Amino acid sequence: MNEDKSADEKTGRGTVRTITDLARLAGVSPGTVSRALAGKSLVNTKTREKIEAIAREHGFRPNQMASGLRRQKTGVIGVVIPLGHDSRQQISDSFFMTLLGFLADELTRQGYDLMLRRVVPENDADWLDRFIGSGMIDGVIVIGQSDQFDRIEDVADGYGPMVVWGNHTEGQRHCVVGTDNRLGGRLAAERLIAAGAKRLAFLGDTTAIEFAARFAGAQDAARRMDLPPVMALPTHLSPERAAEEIAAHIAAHAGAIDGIFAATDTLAALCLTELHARGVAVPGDIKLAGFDDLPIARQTVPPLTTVRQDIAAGARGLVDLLLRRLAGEQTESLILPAQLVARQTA
Amino acid sequence: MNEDKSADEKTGRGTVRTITDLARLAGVSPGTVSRALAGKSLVNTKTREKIEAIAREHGFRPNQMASGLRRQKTGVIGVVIPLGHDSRQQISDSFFMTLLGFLADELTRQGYDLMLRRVVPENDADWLDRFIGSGMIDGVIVIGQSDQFDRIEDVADGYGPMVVWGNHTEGQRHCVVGTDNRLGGRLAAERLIAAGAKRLAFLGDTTAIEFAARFAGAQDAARRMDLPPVMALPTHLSPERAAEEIAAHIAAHAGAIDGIFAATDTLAALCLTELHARGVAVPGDIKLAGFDDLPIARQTVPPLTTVRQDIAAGARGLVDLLLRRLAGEQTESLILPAQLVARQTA
DNA sequence: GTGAAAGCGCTAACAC
DNA sequence: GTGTTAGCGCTTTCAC
Repeated sequence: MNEDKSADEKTGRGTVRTITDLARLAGVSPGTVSRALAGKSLVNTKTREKIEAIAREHGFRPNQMASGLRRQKTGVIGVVIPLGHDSRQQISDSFFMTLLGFLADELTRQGYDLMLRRVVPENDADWLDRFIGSGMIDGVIVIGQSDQFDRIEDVADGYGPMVVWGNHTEGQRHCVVGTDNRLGGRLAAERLIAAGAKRLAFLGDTTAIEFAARFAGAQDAARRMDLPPVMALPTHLSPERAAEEIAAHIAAHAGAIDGIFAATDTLAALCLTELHARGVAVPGDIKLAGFDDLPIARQTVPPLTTVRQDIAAGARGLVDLLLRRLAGEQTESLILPAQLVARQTA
Repeated sequence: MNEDKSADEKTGRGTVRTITDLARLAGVSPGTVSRALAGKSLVNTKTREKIEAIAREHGFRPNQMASGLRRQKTGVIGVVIPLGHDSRQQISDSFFMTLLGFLADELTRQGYDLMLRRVVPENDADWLDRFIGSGMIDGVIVIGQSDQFDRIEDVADGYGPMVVWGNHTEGQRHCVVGTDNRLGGRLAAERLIAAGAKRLAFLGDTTAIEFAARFAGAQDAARRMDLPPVMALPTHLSPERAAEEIAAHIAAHAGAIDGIFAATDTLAALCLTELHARGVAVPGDIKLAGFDDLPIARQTVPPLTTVRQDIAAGARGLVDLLLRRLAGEQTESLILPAQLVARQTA
């Protein structure tokens, strides 16, 4: 056993690979080992200690696949990021990535593992059912509705443990956590207007539902102030394409607008760079506001006025609601307030 | 069956949950269904088509836990991010997050799922063995060596399918993919020197092994040019703490240095903001270079001179090497070249 | 408090 | 080509 031991201690994976091996060494039955290690149900204290000692000594780790199969639960939560028409969109979208980081921490804290999947729904209509049906996950968190709102609604009817990050729409059936985008849009536009802007534009892809809500909020503000409608300047999210598109928009409309509300801070930063390059003063000639309050918002010159989403709170909300749904509860959606962060671009 | 069907088609999870259910409906044995769905070994074409039709109709998905348990492989690759003493470091480290995004895409392309874990080694000395021994993953990719170099070396001796993103050290035993940090550091310093800097400083935590190599590269350059040694200005990675620390460093040393090489673009951007706030001209008074070439490097004012890491190539390399190791091959480490991207801060 | 036995859903020999 | 059988490693009745 001593030779074994040295190997075991180094690698943590030795001759004691199964609960049965361990049972043999401890001179008990596999069932008892299972009970001892699970910590519940009554096991003689001495027996338990002996088993635990041997387990530790040999670096024994129970096989989670087997346990999962038997108990019909895996201890794994699926996190899926659907990539919409603009397939590469999220790859550099630090917002989603930051959310993912917080989610990982929060799930870990709750004792769950995280299985990550990025899917392109247009290549794979079955993306959500496939993930759910894989048997690998106890529940699923969808990051972003992309253009898959209806698909998600369908699934929500028959599958409980799912929570979605995204936009809330009156009467929807899936449980969502997200910022009040319409409110956020309104706050941004109001700030631009208060800073003196009268002809507003919205920079971003308004076919994305969250962005559409931000746009709508901005329209609300403009309407209320009797200003002309906000002009939509569509862009993709990937920095390379967006940079070009922004340049074109500015070239075409720079004279006609004096306030830009960008759908994300990333777009706002690109826009700022482009305006700077063309000698347009910000906030002198054009006021600018972003959305998200990512770290970059503090680092632009001048620093960016934006609308803050509380990403950590979002992650906590997603996990909390999911765990409650896993426990059988029905849960309402959670709408987080949007908060204006006034810096120097508006 | 029609009632079933409508329910099934909506949710994709109906009465046909197991291969045995499906076998009963198709009038064959479970074994045949397994073979038909696996696509290999000979199955009568008509039988196969029938089985496939029923499977599709009922939205059947094989249970991957069961399959994994039986085949002793899961189709899942573990990705683990060890968080060193500076626990929160990576949470906002867009470099690791970007790498993760590319990894997810690359693993998906290869038909693998990704299980993500962030661990705090100081709370959990057993982090790597536990993950490997869980039975949930076929192989593991470690993102960043943090302060766990020795732990990783130990594991590498007894466990094949592991590849690490990080720094390469002469004679190490674990397979690593990473940028040539020392070369990168040298390139950055040479650029600062060519731009006229003579008294260099390195901004970042030199106890992190990758950063230490960048620092060493900078020292090489300074020594070769007969300049005084590069001054180390330690910082944490989290933006909040780093911002303060940078401010303090600049207050203390602004007059004594004329070139700063920051360990990452994030730090460089913070540094630029701070220099700007204090009225120090860049590159006039102080030359500045970063590392990574993240999107933010193009967006600072003025845009940042930096050293590019090819993140996409890194992700491809990690996955490629891992799959080869999974196939039993021995593999060498992969060192990617560093490339200077000259912009306007040096 | 512990052992024996059945079985989670799937795959892979081995028969035929 | 297909059915039968024996597990993968674990948990959980059910006895005792």
